[in-house]
Amino acid sequence: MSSEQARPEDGERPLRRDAAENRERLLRAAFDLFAEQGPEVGVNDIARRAGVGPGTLYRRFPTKEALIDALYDIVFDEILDTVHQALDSEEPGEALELCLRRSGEIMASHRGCLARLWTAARPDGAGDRAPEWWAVMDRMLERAQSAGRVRQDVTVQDVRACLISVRCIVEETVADSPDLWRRHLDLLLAGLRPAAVTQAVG
Amino acid sequence: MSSEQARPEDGERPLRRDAAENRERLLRAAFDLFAEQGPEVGVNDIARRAGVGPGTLYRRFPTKEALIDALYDIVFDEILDTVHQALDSEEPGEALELCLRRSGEIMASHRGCLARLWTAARPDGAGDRAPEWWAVMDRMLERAQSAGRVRQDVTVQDVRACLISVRCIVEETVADSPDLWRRHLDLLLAGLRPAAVTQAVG
Amino acid sequence: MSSEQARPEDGERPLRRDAAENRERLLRAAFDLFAEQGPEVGVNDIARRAGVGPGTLYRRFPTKEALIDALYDIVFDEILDTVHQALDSEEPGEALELCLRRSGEIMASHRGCLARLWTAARPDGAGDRAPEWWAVMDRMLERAQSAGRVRQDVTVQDVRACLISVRCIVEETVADSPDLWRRHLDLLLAGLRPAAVTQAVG
Amino acid sequence: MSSEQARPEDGERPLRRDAAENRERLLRAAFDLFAEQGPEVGVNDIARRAGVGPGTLYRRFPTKEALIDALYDIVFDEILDTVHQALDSEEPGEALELCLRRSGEIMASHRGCLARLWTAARPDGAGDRAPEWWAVMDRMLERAQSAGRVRQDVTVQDVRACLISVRCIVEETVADSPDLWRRHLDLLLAGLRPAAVTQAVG
DNA sequence: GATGAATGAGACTTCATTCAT
DNA sequence: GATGAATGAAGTCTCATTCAT
Repeated sequence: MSSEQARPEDGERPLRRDAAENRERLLRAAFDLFAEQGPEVGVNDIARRAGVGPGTLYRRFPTKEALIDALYDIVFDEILDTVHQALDSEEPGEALELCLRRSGEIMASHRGCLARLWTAARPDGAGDRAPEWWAVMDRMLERAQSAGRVRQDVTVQDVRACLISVRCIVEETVADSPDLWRRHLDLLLAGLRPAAVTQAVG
Repeated sequence: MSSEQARPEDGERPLRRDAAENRERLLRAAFDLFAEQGPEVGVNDIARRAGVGPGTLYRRFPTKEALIDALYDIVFDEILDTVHQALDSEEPGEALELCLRRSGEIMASHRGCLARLWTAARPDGAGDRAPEWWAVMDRMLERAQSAGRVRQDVTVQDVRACLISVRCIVEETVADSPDLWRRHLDLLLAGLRPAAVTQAVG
Repeated sequence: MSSEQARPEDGERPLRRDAAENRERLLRAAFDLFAEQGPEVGVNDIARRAGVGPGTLYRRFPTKEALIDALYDIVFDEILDTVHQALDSEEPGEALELCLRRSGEIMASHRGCLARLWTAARPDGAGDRAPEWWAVMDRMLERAQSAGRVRQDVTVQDVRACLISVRCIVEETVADSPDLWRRHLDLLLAGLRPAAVTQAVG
Repeated sequence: MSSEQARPEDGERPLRRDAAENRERLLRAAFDLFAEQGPEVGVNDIARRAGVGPGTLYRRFPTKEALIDALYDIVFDEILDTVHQALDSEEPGEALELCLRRSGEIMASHRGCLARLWTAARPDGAGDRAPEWWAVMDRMLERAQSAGRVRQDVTVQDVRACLISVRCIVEETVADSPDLWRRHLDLLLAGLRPAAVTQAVG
């Protein structure tokens, strides 16, 4: 989350320190409340939890929509960072699995704010860095297939579907069965592997 | 949907013909609008689309909640019927796969009304027939495992997670990529099979 | 209440027996529900309690208003009968007090349906027999004054105010303190008497 | 009414000036409309009359109920102030009568908003200051009895009943016969006095 | 720049009354 | 004549957003 204010959008002057703090507090409050109460939280609640007035929220985010987008961007950035790290890891065969597992972990830590990740409304992923995500995943999938760890017919679309799947299982079950999504991801990974490869689930 | 008025709840007299028609129209309108505009549609819009006044909607469904529940019950009933048929089919090894595929088809035909199927809020499935669903799925899974078509470590919880997964992929993608959910289900089914079994995907 | 259908309004043919029964049942249901739940009861509830459909209610009473009016007329008729009896009683000095007490008793047995008795909206009493009531009360007051049981400066308006008072105390308190209105009426009666007359309260 | 914003509840910061003005306007509008149209007035009408949106009303009063309560509290506070003043007056024998008369005046100036004063639903009087009212009235009654101005058998319950009575007569008659309630209160006061005391009515 | 009061469209729901069956 | 389904205006209340302080 702290990476946010470090990357001021081009052409905009960086925020004054107190303004940046308010932005930070609002985002944190939004994360917390969405996780606690689901997606129906009102902007006033978020502002109150952040300790600011609703007017301040609207100075930082022109719209409730925009605030939520910022949330998703944060999650997506985290995931993207992880993906890059996985790509740089030394074992190309493992990178894809590792990356999916870590993406799951990140999503699990942001329950309630995931509904827009890889959504129909944003078919390409999320936010501005989506093309980047597709490129890296493409590369990673190719390597995994070269290493014989993933079936040849699997496409990046399939991988994306797997992440939608994980996102959804997380949202629905992480509160009551914190591990169910991991089990489900294992299943998905098993489905991605060539039949000959030994499968270890759970 | 037509099975609805054919199964009058015990102890309740069947609806008058005009009333039954209105009920039907309301449900259809709700299905359509939820699919078109998501779960935020207002009751007045639904009533207008059905060609009745809001009061009529409330005579039939005491609450917006109740209307939505009726929607889910319809979908769930359809699925349950399908599951029973699959169980009665002659090839026990195929029944589970068949049943998942058909459940997917049903869900795909009701986009926008699925959000509560197999949800955390209804951990046992949906509606009153949920225990029935668990029982049948249990039986079906057992048979598939006996026939060597599904790994021994798979549980009904895993099967349920697969359906949550399909539900979610349908909701997110069926409008733009009508076949993606089938492809994803193939992946899931592959993941359920023992490694030795030949996998045919797509 | 049974006196109601015995007095068909001029020019209207008497009701068929089942229609009359329905009318009776509706009035009784209305009495009961108003007493139980206050003046907010809906017409559908009344119809249901009476065992008829709302359409039937509206065939009998053109308006909710009209139904309530009928209720008041019944109570007022009862009171008027009592007043006549009191006037015919042998002790003219006692008649007024007796009549007020009995009116109170009748009101107490119809809690919840009294709000329109002697109301601003019906300044002359209630219903069509109001002039009759004023006439009788006038006569009774005169006698009581002649007998020296009531102060000379008391007017029928004062007597009416006393009844409004009793009505109100009944409505507010009869459920919790069934005797409070009697006590209050005693007070009022004491106030009506010439100072010299011995007062026995409670 | 002007005493309202002068007594900010403990722990709550005082309202901003504009907010306080709106609150005042809302209360005044509510008083007026209730007096004009009875207790069925809608909140939107009140808001419109006050010149604000319905949302503003709900920011100040979380519920229609709460708004009405505020109205009653204002009237009750006025009455209570008066009662205290009467108690402090130099002639203990007169205090009770004075207090009842002044309470009547206050009620007469708030027609339409009295239905809940000394109601069954609030058996102890009204609002939070009810115990205070009972205590003061107790004291006042005792003094009046010691001074021989009120009969020994009169209780505070009787006094409360007298006020219910006055409230009711005010509500029913003040619009058409602005003085009738005074006359009725005289009657009640006469009823409270020992028989020996000279009674001057009207 | 921050605050929080105000806004007002629109949400869900009720209920006296009408009318097709 | 009876029924109860349908009506739809109106009610209470919410909440994303704007604006005076």
